[in-house]
Amino acid sequence: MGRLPRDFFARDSLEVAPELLNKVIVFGNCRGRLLEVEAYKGADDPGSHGRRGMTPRNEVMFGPAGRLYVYFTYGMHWCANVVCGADGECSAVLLRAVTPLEGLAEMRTRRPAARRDRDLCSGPAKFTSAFGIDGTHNGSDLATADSGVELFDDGTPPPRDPGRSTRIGLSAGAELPWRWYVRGCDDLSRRG
DNA sequence: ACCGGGATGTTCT
DNA sequence: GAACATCCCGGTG
Repeated sequence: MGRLPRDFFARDSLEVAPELLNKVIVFGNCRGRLLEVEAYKGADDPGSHGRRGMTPRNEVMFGPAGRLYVYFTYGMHWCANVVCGADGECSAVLLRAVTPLEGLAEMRTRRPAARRDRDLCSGPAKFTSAFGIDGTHNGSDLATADSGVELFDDGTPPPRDPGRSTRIGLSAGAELPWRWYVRGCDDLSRRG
């Protein structure tokens, strides 16, 4: 129970990812439960931003665990990762979908295109947009909540038998089964 | 339901 | 200059 400590994140991203399912993310008035995640690594992961080593964009991925790596993509979208592993190692988990719990009215004003509540956070860039998370949060620390973004364990355990699949939207590294999700939810980024 | 294309601009080759 | 860890809209069946 309570805010997730740094030690929770300071492990292999393949280990952390499925345990993030059902954890609660909070920012401002918005609160939601993590439903879908993907693990990324470094040089050994052809689908990772870190595959060719450190650059100005991805340097947070190489830093201490528990920080947020937020990047801009397709000219208009932000995506958020939780940094994992040891300091100096490239490792992170992409937060791909959330079930909205609180702050839905605020989410709707930020995401007028969402027709139904389950469309508010059913994708990595939908979720950041709904919560108001963007590049100003890159590098912020979840363990101290220095930017206001926090991850909580509210006592709901991760699924005993989570759904698992290949990662979404990649050209290289698409064959690795590093995506996990809560089965049976209708607000995943895709049908589970 | 499923598919195709356009939006939009940063990052790295 | 190409690629991009995406989303939305409008077509068709």
